[in-house]
Amino acid sequence: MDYQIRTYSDDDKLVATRREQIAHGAARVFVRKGFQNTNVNEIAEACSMSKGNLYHYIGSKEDILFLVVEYGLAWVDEVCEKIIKLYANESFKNALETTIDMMCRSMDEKQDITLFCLREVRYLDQPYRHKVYDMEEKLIKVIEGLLARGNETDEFAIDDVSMVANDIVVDIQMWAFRRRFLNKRYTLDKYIKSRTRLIFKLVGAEKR
Amino acid sequence: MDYQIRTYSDDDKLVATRREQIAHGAARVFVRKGFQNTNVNEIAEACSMSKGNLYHYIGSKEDILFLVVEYGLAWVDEVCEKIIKLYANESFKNALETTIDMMCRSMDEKQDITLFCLREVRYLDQPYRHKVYDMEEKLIKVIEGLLARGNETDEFAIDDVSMVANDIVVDIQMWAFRRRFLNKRYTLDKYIKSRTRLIFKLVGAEKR
Amino acid sequence: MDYQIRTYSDDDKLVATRREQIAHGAARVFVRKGFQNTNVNEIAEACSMSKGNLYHYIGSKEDILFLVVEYGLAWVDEVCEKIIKLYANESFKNALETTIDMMCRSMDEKQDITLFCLREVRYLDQPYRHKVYDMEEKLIKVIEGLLARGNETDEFAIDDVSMVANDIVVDIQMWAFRRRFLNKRYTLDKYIKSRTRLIFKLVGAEKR
Amino acid sequence: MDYQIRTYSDDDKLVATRREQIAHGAARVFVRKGFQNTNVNEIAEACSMSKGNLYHYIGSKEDILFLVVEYGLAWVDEVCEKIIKLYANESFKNALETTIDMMCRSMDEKQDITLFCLREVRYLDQPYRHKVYDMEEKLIKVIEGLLARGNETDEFAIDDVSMVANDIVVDIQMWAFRRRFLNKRYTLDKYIKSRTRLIFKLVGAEKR
DNA sequence: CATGAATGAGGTTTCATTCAT
DNA sequence: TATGAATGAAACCTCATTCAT
Repeated sequence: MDYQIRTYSDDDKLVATRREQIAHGAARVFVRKGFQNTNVNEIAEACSMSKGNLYHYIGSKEDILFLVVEYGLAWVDEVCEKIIKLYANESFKNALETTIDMMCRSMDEKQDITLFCLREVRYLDQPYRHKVYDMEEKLIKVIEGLLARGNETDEFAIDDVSMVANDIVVDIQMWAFRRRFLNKRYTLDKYIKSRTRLIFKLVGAEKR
Repeated sequence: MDYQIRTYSDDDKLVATRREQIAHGAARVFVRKGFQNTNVNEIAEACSMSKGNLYHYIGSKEDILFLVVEYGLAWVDEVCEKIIKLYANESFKNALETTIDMMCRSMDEKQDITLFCLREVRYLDQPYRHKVYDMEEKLIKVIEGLLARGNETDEFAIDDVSMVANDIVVDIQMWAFRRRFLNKRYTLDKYIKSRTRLIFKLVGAEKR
Repeated sequence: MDYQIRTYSDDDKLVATRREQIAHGAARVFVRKGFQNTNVNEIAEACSMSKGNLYHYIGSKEDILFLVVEYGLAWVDEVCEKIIKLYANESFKNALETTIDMMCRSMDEKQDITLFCLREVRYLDQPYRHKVYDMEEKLIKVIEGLLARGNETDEFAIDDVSMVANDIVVDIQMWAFRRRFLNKRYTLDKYIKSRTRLIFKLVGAEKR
Repeated sequence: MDYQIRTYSDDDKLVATRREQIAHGAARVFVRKGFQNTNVNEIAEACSMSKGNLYHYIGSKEDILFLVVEYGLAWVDEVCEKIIKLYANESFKNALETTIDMMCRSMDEKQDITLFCLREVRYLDQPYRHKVYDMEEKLIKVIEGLLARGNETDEFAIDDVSMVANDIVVDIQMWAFRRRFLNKRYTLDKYIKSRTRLIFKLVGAEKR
């Protein structure tokens, strides 16, 4: 389940701190130059660490990519938790609206690293790669859950729940991977409003 | 306009042939292993060419990436031409339906190389990169043209033409970049049917 | 005469204790993995000491090798003392017989570390290297002494005393460096008996 | 049986030439500095080759050690062949005398590399290591053959044939590993004469 | 035109040693 | 005194590119 990364330190707290430092520093360079175009010297510098010390907390350059991906996609997990809490307490319509809003804003904030992860995951080793895929899957599942329950209470009227869930996820990712196009036409707020209206059409719950 | 690639040959015909050979061969390996993980030996082998000869027709490994991307996305250009011809002769509704069908099928056929291009373009040099962006832009433009004219004849009733054009392009790309998800639920034919219905809703031209 | 090893401690007793600890711990790993294949982390662990503390009592990794060699060959010195005492009190024949027995048994006990020392001494620094050579020389000298006196009393009848002394030493070392061969054919006891008979022939003092 | 070493060349002849060049060049440095103390730059220089080209013909530094050992001990094989031919044509006494002479002279010529091989073999990888052990074993076997046949014809009178074979091999190796001692007392010729006399005693064939 | 041997800069990783705590 | 985190030089190895044949 957990992908053990080699370390020479026994101090778990320190290892955690340093790995976070590495993930954050490395993410900055990776986003700019890509994983393969960044050499370990540059990573070390971006982490304000010496090359040697870097290797006290990781086993290989590949491990750094994994750390970056793990930290870089952690927000998806957090957002999933929030969504689940959300639709325990509110109408599904409201929950869906808040979900879209929340995810678009998170994606906006994390667009660089998220794009990076989606691009580079293809070249990660098997176990690492699947951890990322699992995370994507989870997001779909959570949204499916929301839609399915809304369907049951007749708030929504959806034929193909999982396809609509997929569409929603794609709409959110789109804000990142089509940003060259979208930024010319939309502010984040306007994009959210527009997509919300569209998605409400898809779930058969015309807004207003 | 054109990004000159170094060659030691004067025979333009030969240069063209060899470059096509290179683009096709390299594409096969790149798709499998990624650009950076493939070394020039492997490229040469995949092109059934010697390493030395390879360098008669290109100036650097980077050039090969550019060739691959150029050939790999050529189908988009071809499809654009076809679309333009299409809506000269038919109702815009029919043109749109055929367009969606045609693009999805082309995308299905070329999904590997297209995904590769979209992923790796980020790491191409400026001039190369923009050539790819132009191609994407062109596709949007052509669809915008179709939608705008349909709007004028009241076949369509679209608020934000360029956003819908973007949505259509994303729907088509989605068949490639979400295939792990979609292949579990749809055949290509069913996907086309489903998306066509959705897009016709978006353009305000309910099908049937 | 003495090869000063750097220390940060003033407590001579402590320094001596720690260095013995180091020599014993390091010897165990060196014998198994070789000097160069063992890193300072592993040495420290084998010594039940921290890396930092290790460097309180030695100046470099090389120094550890010297300590190991020094302690590892100390038995030769001890055996030399015993031999000298021996032939003060007994007939030279008896002394020789006991000498052979004693040395073979010591060598058997210390074969790993002794082999290691003989192998690696080649790569010690000049002064260290010669300290080891002196020790080998000393052993020969002591045996030469025994043989020469036996010659004088006509217990032995040897042409070339120092060559026979050399042969004896080689016979004893042979138990270690040819053990893959010898262990298949001989127990230690049988080896001693066989070699004793041979050596007595060499010294012209047929046994029995 | 054969330990395949990676190469990027298909030209078997060239590979063989270059590997010989490598073995010879590397042997010179290894003998002086030891395997581990020699870096690949120094090896490349000693081989009059660039580092990169070196790696066209070998897969790792370890492979170079193997090549050196293989070439460095080849003389043993050659000598074995000669011995076998020898005792097909001559009296076993003469054959033994020539054998001792020949082996001592070869050992004298190859003492550096042979010592190196015997020292470093301990740290070779399993399969490489055993190839060297096999070679040692072979030498013993060949001498055993000679002694055993001599025993049958009553030219020799040996109790323990394989032990005497071992003694002979050790006597020959001794010229190399005890040379610091022996060179002070013997020329090669005198050493051969002296050892021959001793060995003839051991085989019960008193000379002259 | 075609080949592949040769180059060497630069990549990742290790490790002896120092030093603040 | 004892610790182990930090350093950076140097190790091995790869690979894009050139060039003699």
